[in-house]
Amino acid sequence: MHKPRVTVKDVARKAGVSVSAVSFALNDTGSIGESVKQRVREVARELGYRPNRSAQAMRTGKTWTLGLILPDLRNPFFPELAQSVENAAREKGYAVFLVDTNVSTDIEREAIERLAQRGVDGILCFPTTQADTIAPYADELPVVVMDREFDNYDRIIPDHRKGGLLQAEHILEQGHRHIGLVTGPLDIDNMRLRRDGAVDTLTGQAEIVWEHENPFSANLIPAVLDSIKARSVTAIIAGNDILAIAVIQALGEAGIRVPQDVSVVGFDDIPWCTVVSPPLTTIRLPIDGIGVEAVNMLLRRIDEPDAPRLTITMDVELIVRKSVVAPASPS
Amino acid sequence: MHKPRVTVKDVARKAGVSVSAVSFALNDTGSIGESVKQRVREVARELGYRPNRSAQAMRTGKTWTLGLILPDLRNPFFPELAQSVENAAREKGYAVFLVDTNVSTDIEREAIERLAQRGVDGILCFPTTQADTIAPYADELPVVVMDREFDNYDRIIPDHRKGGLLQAEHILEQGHRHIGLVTGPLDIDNMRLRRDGAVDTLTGQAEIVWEHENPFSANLIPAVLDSIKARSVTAIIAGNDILAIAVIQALGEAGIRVPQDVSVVGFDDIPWCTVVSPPLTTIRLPIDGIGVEAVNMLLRRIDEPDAPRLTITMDVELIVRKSVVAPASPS
DNA sequence: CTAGGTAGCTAAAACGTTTTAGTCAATTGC
DNA sequence: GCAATTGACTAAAACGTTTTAGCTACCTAG
Repeated sequence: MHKPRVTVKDVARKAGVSVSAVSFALNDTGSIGESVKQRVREVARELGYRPNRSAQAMRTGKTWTLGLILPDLRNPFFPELAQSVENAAREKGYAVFLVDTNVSTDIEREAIERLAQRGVDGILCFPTTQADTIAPYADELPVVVMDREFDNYDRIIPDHRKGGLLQAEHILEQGHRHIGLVTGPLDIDNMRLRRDGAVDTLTGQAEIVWEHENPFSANLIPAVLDSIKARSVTAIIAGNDILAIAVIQALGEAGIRVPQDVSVVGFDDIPWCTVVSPPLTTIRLPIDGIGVEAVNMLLRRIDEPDAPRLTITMDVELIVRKSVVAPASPS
Repeated sequence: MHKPRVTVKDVARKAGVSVSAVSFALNDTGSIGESVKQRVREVARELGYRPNRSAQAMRTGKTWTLGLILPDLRNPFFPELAQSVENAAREKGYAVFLVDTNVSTDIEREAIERLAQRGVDGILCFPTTQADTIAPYADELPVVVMDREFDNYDRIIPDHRKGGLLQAEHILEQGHRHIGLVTGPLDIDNMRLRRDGAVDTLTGQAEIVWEHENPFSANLIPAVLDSIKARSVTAIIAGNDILAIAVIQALGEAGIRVPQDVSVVGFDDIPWCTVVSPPLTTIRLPIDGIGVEAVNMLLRRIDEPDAPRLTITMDVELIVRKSVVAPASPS
């Protein structure tokens, strides 16, 4: 195993020129005659020469490498994001280090340290919590933060507030007037914004009969289950799709039909939405677009380290499926 | 942005020793006095020294980097695999380049080329098709292949045949005698094995009323839909969970109830199984274990490039949920 | 008291590139 | 026909490590 690698020196020798000539020829830099350039390239191909990226990196300081830090790939929101980031990056010639922090801020912190050490050209981070683990490297490394209102970084953020508004608007349009709310943890920016968008829209138009804050796990807290069983609402707005699906399942177990007895609206449009029954009406985040945009932003900052900070807001849209209908008896 | 990085030279100067002494002290190699070692480490910490991995890589030839090549992260089978691989690798000090080939053999081929160029210490590949895209690097680079019967590599393969057997056995035990089969593309090893395991078990015990080969897409081909509507079977065995779920949905649309009218069994135990209704009875692959084992295998081969090839077979198990019951009228 | 060994350090080479400075010949301008 | 310019190339330095070879001072054995 492990034959000795072909180096630029081998190519130079075989082509009968200097190593610099080889470098010039292969990179189209310096000044080099057409005939020599062709010969060198020919020889390089013949020998199966592949430049050593570590050496290039050391000399130029550029690794053509990005870091992508995510909280949890098992959360169905993230695979598509990872995919679009990787594809976009690859098209531009970058390779992507993936880090799955297992929803641990400590691992996130350590991962950033390690990536910095490896000399990545930039980092894309979807932070686990509100903690700004990147701070120590803020002015050392180009960073794009996704879905968090952190200052000091370029950021790309879906319009959560508008999403909440769309949820509420749709529910109101269908004629619902008694509403329940299951939000995610409100100390996270995005959950707070979604909730506020919905509540502001609802205020004065309908009654929020109950509101509960549920952790991100798929299990509903007892308070939510109790409220569900009380049958005091005709529609439930959930902070994300996973909560919405848990709600649908809890309703089913309580013998309450969706959407005939109670409507449910989610948020995120994860793939599960179409496999659950009924298919979930929800708010779509342009995940793919987020990935691509995030890569674009990062590459721009890598090129122009001192450009002014940017914040991109991504639009969201209502996806109507089957989990929301008009209430049986307008109440 | 971009302050000049602290190098080993800076540490050496400040500690008043040579660069080699610093290297010895930091790596616990060479011969170095305790007092100097401590002082160097102290200074390094003070200065915030972080070794330049590119330089280390160039000198030592080791990058502490692995490549992970997957066909499609949107396939719910893969995120968990990626996660377990990344976590296992990180614990051993390796960073993971993720490549999502979008189910393209060409991209897979190119990705391997690129990873080799970057000097990864090894590659974990879940090939898109039966094509052995790794061949050009087989004796240049440690490789572990997942889920494919490729010679020339270490491989780790779930016991597909046994899974098929378990599917069939369970269906038979419940009393079904008229069975339909929806397989994946049979030119893929694993789909063929699953199918054969099921068919062999069924033979002589029940009648396979129909069998269709469906592409991997979520859409069922017309032949399957027709067979479903013909109502000639009491149980359907699917080549994977995605097909099984598509079948359940098609049955629903045809007004056929699951599991009362027709039982369905899947394969893979992807997360969707618990959100679909009814929850899917299926065969569980130890995905997490596959990831961890694959990393272990790869690291062992990196350490011992000339160890004999290994093939690990991972056991599978039947997960009973609600999509299979005894047929209404034993037929 | 000396030869041989060793612990603890340093100088310098090496890894594979890119890039700077320089050489040489041919071309141009006048 | 000669100086100045340019084009094509080479030699060598540099990037930040690790590692080899070597040096010095001290210790030990005889």
